Amino acid sequence: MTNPFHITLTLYTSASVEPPEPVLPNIAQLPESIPLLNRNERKMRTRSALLAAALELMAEGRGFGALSLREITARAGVVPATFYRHFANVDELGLALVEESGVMLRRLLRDVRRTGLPPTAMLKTSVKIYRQFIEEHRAHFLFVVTERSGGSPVLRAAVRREESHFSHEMALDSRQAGLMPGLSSQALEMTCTLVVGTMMFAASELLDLPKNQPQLETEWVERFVRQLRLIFLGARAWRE
Amino acid sequence: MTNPFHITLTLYTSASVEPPEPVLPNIAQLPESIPLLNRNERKMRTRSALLAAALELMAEGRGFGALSLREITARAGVVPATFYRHFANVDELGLALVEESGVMLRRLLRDVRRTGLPPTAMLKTSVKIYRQFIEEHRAHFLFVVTERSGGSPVLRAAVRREESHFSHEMALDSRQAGLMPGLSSQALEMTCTLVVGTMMFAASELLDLPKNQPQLETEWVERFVRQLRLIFLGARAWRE
DNA sequence: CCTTTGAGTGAACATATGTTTACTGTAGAG
DNA sequence: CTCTACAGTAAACATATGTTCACTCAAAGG
Repeated sequence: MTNPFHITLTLYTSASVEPPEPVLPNIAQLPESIPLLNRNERKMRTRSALLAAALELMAEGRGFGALSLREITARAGVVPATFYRHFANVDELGLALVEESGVMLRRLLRDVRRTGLPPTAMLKTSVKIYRQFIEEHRAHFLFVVTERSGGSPVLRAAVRREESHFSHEMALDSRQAGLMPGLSSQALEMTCTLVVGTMMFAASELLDLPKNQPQLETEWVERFVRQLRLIFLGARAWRE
Repeated sequence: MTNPFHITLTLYTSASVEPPEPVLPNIAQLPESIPLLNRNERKMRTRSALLAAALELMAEGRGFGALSLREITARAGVVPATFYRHFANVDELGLALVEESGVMLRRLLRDVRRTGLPPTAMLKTSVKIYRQFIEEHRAHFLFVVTERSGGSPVLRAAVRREESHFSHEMALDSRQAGLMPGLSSQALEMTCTLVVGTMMFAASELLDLPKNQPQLETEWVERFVRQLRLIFLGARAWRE
């Protein structure tokens, strides 16, 4: 009766009758044995639910600033008051989303970087990676694209910060890979800013494409590749 | 902005005491004497007040979707119910704003077109015209830039329509002016789309610059001119 | 074993919202 | 001069919102 395992398990699954023998077994009496989710993990779990809820609501066609705290909590399956255990207000949740989006973008760069680039064919490959990445992180991209020029100045600034960080890293990568060797650092930065802007532009177009029309998606790829090629042609011809 | 209906109100309340003698007394019987604003003009006037109110509120840092009907009417100095005499709902007001923005953009094109272009120096000139134009229509540009990738799909689509109309016209102008003669129509369209995207990008940056820092604004002009130059260099080097 | 901690609850609040209703007063038409 | 149309009003409504409070109850820690 005083077996803590039994209680915990019935709460989660309501099924298993047998006390689940220790995963870290014979260490005998270490008391934090089977919470499956400990306290912090649980907290992070509902925190994630709140973030995900906000993204879901945005995907239904409204800006972040048009979301209400109550909707978000309702969608996350918690009571409104719970919100304040995680964020002081809705804008702070927005900043957390920017943070998440930032690490996502860094992963994108890493993915492109480690293809080990054959300088010319790399373009189309990168675009395809980008396309797949957008599809895999659709909600976050939608968030970034709408809030980068969205209503809230503080959110906008935060997104722009991530964006400029991204383009700066891209400039470093390009320099290191020996792409566009003729450009001064300044010109390289300018070019990468232009590239990143074009990427955002392209992302917003891709996100608006009707689903399940692979025709349109390949057209999108073509157009985007051409635009980037044009930019790189320009960069090659660049004279200070 | 004073509430014109204050007058009406005092008429109401003082009526019980003294018969409100004609405000426009002795002009006797010429019938359309002093309306100053006839009926339709008055209606269009409050309609404009509603549109302007929405823009004002957006300029204070929120997306269009975060505006409430009551705020808008309050700012316009009318009662909420009045809104419905002009628009069925807030989104329709948004579409009216897109319309206004569209004619503004067409004027921009016309202004650039009629400078009579010396092909190379034209770039910097156009950018300066653009900068001035943004400053003169700050609120509308802010609206366009935030809603072109904003929350509401219908508004977004409307803005994109104006934008693609704009870039299409730009392509025609370029063709006619003999700029970028080496490009196929398709490549020209692609290039103009890229240029317009860069213009939007640049507009959103200019709008976020702190006021009264001419230094930053000239830096903005430099950067933008360079990006456009890069694009045109690319267009010149373009091979199908 | 007992105590403390803190994530999540439920209820209450004051206020803001969209929309409808019957109204008023005047510009404009006859 | 009278009558009609209609832009704008005032008030009411049902509902949604942000924020607070005292509470529960299980995990963590002694």
